Amino acid sequence: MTTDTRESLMSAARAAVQAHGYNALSFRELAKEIGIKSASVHYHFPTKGDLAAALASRYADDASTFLEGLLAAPQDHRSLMSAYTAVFRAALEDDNRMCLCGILSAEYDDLPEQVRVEVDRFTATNTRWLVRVLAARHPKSAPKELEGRALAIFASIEGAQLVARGRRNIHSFDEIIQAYMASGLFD
Amino acid sequence: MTTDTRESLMSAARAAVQAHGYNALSFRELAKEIGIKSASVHYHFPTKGDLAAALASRYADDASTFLEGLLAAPQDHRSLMSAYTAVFRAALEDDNRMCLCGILSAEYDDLPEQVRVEVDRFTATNTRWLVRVLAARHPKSAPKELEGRALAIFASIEGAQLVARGRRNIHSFDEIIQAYMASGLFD
DNA sequence: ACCTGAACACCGTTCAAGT
DNA sequence: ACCTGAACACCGTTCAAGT
Repeated sequence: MTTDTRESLMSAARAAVQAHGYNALSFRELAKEIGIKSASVHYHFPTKGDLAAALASRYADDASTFLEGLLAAPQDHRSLMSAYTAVFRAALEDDNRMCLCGILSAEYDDLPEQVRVEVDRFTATNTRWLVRVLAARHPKSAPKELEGRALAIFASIEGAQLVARGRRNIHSFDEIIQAYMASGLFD
Repeated sequence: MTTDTRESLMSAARAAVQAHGYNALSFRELAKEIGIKSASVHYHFPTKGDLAAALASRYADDASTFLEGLLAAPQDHRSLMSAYTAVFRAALEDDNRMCLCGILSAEYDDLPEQVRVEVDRFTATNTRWLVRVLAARHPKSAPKELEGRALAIFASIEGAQLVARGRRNIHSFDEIIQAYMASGLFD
């Protein structure tokens, strides 16, 4: 028993949502992909909202773990920010996929409350991490200012990914990130 | 005959897509809203892709007209950029809606080719305009550099809208734009 | 504990038929 | 020129029934 049905479902669903979003996620296609019937999916995840919430929750957890790891290995600011943006780049490299949180934000109006909460948590995880990174460089800056800057950096990278995806051109992502760095937005 | 069925359809569809996206757009709901049967919608727009393409095409045209108008009345750079970001802010004010192009970019994988082309055209319209605005301030800069900066500004504002929508908090949008301006990204 | 078939109200699309 | 009902293959969800 190397593969667990629930895990297979989550894995397939995560790939599907990052590519097509919440609305386009189909229990029937999902079931076909892993070889069960669509009614069986509901045994593991009663509703589509439950599945998406589980996906987003794990996604936020994974991000948290990854970001902690980044800080564990000390490096200069520019390398750190490059490692950070590389994660968003990797999603595009993976068949032009998006950050789960980004694509869910676009579909925000259609999300059950339980999913919205996890989207918020992902954003909070990212901005808190960025605040820590910025605070180390600007110890005299007001927390309010750092929070604004952190949210701006996060939003700018999400936007870079969104626009590059819409042009199905990963070079656009690199071009945009380079312009951000040149402007001093990440400093 | 003050209202035309085709126009009513486009108007209702545009509001729906900006709120819920392409996948969630329903011919049946649309038909109910304007008082015809869903089969009749196909008379005006054979497929959902045709409707979305018509929507996006007009959206790009409207943006072009608006941006030309902005340049017709000369004003300082900061006021110009404020007027530009105000359009994206207005979408959020309108029931937390998004830029049509932004939400369609998120659903890019599910879009028919005819819609993708219009998304590209909207992006091109915006970046070309931004290049003109930047070129007036930086006459010595290389076109390549200006294009990168223009695309970055556009992406950053789309990202600000996306993140603010995901937090259903328009104040976040203002906070992010302010941080962009403070960083010099818009200069 | 896990899966299934059948039913329900939805969806976009097609088409022959109406006016 | 514009609209419609009926059909088709889809969708998420529920539930009684199987093992």
